Amino acid sequence: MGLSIRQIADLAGVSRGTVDRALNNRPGINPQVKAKILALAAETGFRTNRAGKILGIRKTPLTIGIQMPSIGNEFFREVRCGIDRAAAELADYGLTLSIREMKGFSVGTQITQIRSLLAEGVNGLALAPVDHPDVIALLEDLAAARIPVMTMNTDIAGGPRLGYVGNDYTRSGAIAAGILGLMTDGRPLRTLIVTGSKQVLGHNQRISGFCQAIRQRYPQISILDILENQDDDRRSGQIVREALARWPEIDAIYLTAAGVAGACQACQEFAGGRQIERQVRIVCNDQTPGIMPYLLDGTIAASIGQEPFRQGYEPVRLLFEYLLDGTLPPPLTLTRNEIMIYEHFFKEAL
Amino acid sequence: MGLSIRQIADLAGVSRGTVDRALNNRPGINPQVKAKILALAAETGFRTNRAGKILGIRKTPLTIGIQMPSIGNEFFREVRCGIDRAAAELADYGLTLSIREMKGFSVGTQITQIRSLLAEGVNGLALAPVDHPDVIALLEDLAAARIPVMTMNTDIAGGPRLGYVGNDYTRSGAIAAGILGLMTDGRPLRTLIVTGSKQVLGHNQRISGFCQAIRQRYPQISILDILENQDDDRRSGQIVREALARWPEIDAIYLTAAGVAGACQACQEFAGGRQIERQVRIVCNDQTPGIMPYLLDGTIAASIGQEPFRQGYEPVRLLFEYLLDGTLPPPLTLTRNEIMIYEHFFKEAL
DNA sequence: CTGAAAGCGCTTACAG
DNA sequence: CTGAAAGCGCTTACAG
Repeated sequence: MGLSIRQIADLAGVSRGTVDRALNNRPGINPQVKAKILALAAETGFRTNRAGKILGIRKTPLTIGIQMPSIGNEFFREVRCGIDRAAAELADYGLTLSIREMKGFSVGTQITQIRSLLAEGVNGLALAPVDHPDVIALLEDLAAARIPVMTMNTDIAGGPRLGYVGNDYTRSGAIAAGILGLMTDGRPLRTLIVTGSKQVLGHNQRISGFCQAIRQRYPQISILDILENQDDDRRSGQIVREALARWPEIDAIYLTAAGVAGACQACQEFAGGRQIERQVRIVCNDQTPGIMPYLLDGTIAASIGQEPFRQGYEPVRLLFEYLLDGTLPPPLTLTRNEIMIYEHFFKEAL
Repeated sequence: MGLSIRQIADLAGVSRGTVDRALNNRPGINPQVKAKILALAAETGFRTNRAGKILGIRKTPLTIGIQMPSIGNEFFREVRCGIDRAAAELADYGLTLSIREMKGFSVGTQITQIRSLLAEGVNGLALAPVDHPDVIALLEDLAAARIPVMTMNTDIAGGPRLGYVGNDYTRSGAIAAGILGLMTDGRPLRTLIVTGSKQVLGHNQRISGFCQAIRQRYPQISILDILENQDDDRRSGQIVREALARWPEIDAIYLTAAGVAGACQACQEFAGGRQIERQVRIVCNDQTPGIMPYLLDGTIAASIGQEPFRQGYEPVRLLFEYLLDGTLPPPLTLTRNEIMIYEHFFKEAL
């Protein structure tokens, strides 16, 4: 076990209070004394003990604010589970959470909710930021005010934040191509890409990764078109129906975002109507309730998950450790791209 | 925040020491008083605060013993990383680890090492048990002595243990079949299964899961033979070479265990010698250094991982929580079957 | 069988 | 600017 603050105090010939002032950058300490204590701490490899610290600060507990577009969003339901788990585990260690949820991505609401968290006096913030100048400006204010921010699920381009926990979207797209590549065995594969929105960075990164992988390794895969469904099932179904009518030779569809069920329905109708054996292969993302039936009935060949639970759990935990003793999180915590197929879920014979 | 032991003491009209005796089943307390305190604790929803407990027991710290066949075993190297991480995180909370490693699965060594850990006075144990009556007998002694045991990576059939953290082998096999199923698109696929040993439960469970999935969903997949390579690369290469000579029509090989590199080499020679375009598809397990080159050069179509890091991390953590305040771990913590393909690792364009 | 005291490692007012 | 004291929630000898 390491040294305690008391031992450092004895070595330095000062009181524990003074060591505390030196170690925690508190005001009211002679710079010389401070330097001496810090040097001593460094050479003895002193690390402040977490259990002691937790108990010591119990009267002024830590609060972390959460802000995210989780209302009516199936994906974020699982992120929320991760957040709740972290909250339960860290409650004993004095952590409190304050959560603000919104429906959809709204710049105004996001800013209002962040401000309301700040008014509550949160010590840190985890959020899924909207990529907008006003939000970035607010994050810059937060950085100036020394309030640490973790981004979750989506990162902010160039904006200041302590760290990001979420998907590696480019690789996710490459993996989608890799799955289709496995299925073609060298034969040509005509693919339709259905994306959420060309305004959303993550969706574009997936497309980019998909195209890079094709270029590098799967010349047999061709892209017929890239269409937007605005993450909407109805629109998604309509787009896919039209595409199938126009290009009945479609072999596969890659969906970068939501609207999966709509696309699946359209494909099922198409297969049913034409009485064809050949099936359109669908690759999509995540494991939301809406896609499960299609994964279980074989309509979806594979879905690529992104550890949503961890996307909630880790930001809270990393923020807590930073607030507790200054432990810096990695700037990027990329969650695993989990390929999920039918056999991950089937129960029958096992 | 919940109540403290002091508040329970005040409510019950006793001292904190007495509350401590009641809550922790310590001797020397009037049964009536104990019952009263326990009732009070239950109705107020009292939970003992971990930070307080950790500091309180600091003079008699917790020690967990680890025993595993990790010497010269690439897979367990990553398990070890998880163990070390847990140790580092929990050191501040007073946890110490004592680790015994052995080369290969030896009943005698395992028992000797476990005994040596017990002689050291460890409070709990995490191990990858050899499935042998002597080991089970020892585990029964441990259970009688109230020493909690977590199994990691392999479970013990029917033996007493607090919980298991590791792969769901049956599902792992089913997923291997699912991957091959994706690649066939309904065309026949003649598969060779290369297993480690027909004496190892996990290997057999993988084969069983593979067969079940085929029966249920992939009638086009046929199994040519099931051969043993004893987890040895040389033997593995030899077996595969002979099999390819005998059945040149082999479409795919499923390896349930180690010896992957040997099999890959044999396939490469075969492809090179015959100048054929059609490639034997290989599906295997884990992400050891030996298989990475073959995953990166396309010889392996997919490898199924099993979160080795977590297999080390979780047992330590769950054991710690159990020892700290009696929190029971889930009996089964099944790690994810992570399908890994080329695109999970390629770096070129990203 | 029970209570009062001291201690784990740290922080927080409060004197000086 | 610095130290001594009290306290966070719990446990551990030690008296009685």
